[in-house]
Formats: sequence, C-alpha cells, structure tokens
Amino acid sequence: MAAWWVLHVDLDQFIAAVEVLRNPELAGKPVVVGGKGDPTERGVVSTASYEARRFGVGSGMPLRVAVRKIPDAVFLPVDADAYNEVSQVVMETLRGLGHVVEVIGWDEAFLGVESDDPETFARTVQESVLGATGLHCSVGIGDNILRAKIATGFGKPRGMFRLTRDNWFAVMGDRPPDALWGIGSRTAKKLEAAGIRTVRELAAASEEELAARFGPKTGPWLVGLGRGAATNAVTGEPWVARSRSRETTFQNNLTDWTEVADHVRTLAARATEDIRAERRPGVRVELKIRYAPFITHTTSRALSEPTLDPAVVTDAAVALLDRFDHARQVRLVGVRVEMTAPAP
DNA sequence: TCTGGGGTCCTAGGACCC
DNA sequence: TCTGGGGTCCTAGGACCC
Repeated sequence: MAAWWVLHVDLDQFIAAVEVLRNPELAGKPVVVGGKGDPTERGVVSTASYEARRFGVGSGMPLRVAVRKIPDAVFLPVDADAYNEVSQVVMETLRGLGHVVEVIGWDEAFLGVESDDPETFARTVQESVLGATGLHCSVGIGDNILRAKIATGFGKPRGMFRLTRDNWFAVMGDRPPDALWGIGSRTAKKLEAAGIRTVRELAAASEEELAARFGPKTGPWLVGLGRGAATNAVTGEPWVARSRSRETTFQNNLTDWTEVADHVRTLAARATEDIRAERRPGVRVELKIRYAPFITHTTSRALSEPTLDPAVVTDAAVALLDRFDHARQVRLVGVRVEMTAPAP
C-alpha cells in the first residue's frame, strides 16, 4: 500500500537562471536581477545567481548595497513577462506528471503524490523540468507541506531531501525558530525574549503562554510549527485573489502633493483595470503613503456599493489623501482595491 | 546598508447592537 | 445614578511570503 507524500518543487535561482537561459554568455558570472537593472536607483535584488551569492548578495538586498559588494556584476531589470512564460511551462510540465499540483509562486509548487518511492519520482520531476525548460530544480519530500517546503532547502542546488516526523528533531531541533516557514526575524526576536532559541524549545513551549504573547491563534500555531505540524492536503483548486494593488516608489521623494494626487489617480485607474479584467467589483479602497525616510501608513474606506467604475474608485482613493500630512515628503504611494468574493 | 512590488492573514481597539 | 456581557463589524498596523 503506497503512502502519500508531499513534494515541494523549487527552481534553482529561477529568475537568474531564466536570464542565463536566454543569454548564455552570462553563465558563470555574478548576475543580479532587480528593479530596473540600474544599481544606482532605488530597488532591491529579486534574485542573485550563485556566483553573486558567494559575495554575500541575496534577495531583498538594496541594489545600491549589492553594487558595492560586486561592482562588476551583471545587473538586469526584472522582466516579469519572461518569467511568467517560463513558469507556465514548468507548471504544465508538473501537471503532466499526473498528480495534483498546487502552485505557490513563479518558481514553486507542491505535488501530492501516492508512492512507495518518492525519491525516484522526485528524480523524474527534475528530469522532466530540465527537459522541458533547461532549468534545474530541487525537491523537498515530506509528510506534510511544511516539512516538504523546509526539506527543499537541504536539497539545493539540484538535489532532494526527505524530512518527516521521523527525522524532524534530528534535523531541525537545534536550529533557530526562523528556520521555519512562517517565522521571520521579528517573531524570532520576540521568541528569544521569551527564552525560546531553538525549534526544540518552541515545540516544548506552552501554548497558553505563547497565546498570551502572540495572540489566540498565532501562539498555538507557533508551537505547532516547532513540532513540524501542518496540513498534508495539496489542492489543485486555482488560487483566487482577494485584492489587487498597485504602488510606486519614487526615485526622489515628492514634496508636491498635487503630484502625489496625480499618482494616486494613475494607480487607482490601473488597479481598477485589474479588477475589471476579472469582473470582480471593488468593495473597499485602501491608500498607502510612505513618508520619507521610510514611515508607512495606510487608510481605507468601504465603498457604498460594489463597483467596477474607475471614477468611483479613483475619487475614493483621492479623497483618502485628506487623512495624510501634506507637509511631509512622500517616498511611495499605493492603491489597493478589495474585491467581492468570486461568483461560485 | 537603506530598504521593490504584489499579495495574505492575524491582532487589537473602538463602535455598535442586543 | 452608575454601569454587564457578548457578538460582530470596521479599521490600522504588523508580520510574513515570493
């Protein structure tokens, strides 16, 4: 009787690899993809090639910092259309293997697989993706989605790793809590203040105590993460967005709020185009302002009735500007529109 | 070092209602 | 005159992920 497994498939340095694929001369060079590709501008690294990572450059790092670390790296702009196209080939290839596929990003998916030999199937996955796209991937094998997701990191690059209840504490027990998917630096710091420095200690923590510190749902959920607990259900149901948003960071902070208003109108119009394309009326509009140097506030308002009318959305967004301090400089503006639930 | 863009979910306080 | 308890909605902010 074959067992059920969750496989997590993750393309290796996906964005950089796509760029190398269409420009083979980049192979072996430090490649940094991010922003508009100009490391003197505001922007962050989306993906760095392994050659660039050796210099300490990684995702989320400001481009201005990256260029200081590797002055002669190849800097490229983000080309979302190109990555989407390759991503679709990857996901179609995975679906073609005959198992349920849950897409969780451009370069990641879970597969629900019934098998006696998941490693052999993982090898098939890697060969299929390589054959269809020329790209390498790593595979995590787990008894639930959390363990599969974490396992992938131990398989990179081009490898695989199995993580289950049997080796969970042997592999993860002594690691810091932010090695877990869902715990970031902020929560790790708060956990440390509570005397919790390892996954093993998190697993043994009191749910009541963490509920008092983190909230009624988050506390017990964190303890569960420490134990490696998660669903093993992989769903092929297509993902449905709840909101659409557009935002812009200015290369130079704005001081003129009539300019700010112009940008709000443009962004609101674009967000409305997005919801119109999905035929999902907007029910709430949120305006985001990031003041200089990096102070972010949001405000939102429910619309009086669901609408697809660009004028209604735009006017609502512009009206929200009244709630902000027009004496301050603006680094970013954003508009988000919440949609009605999709028709069943 | 100086921090993108597009998303999701949770928390907590206040309003409001019974 | 002084003031319960519970439920739900709205809103701002925080944290996280790709």
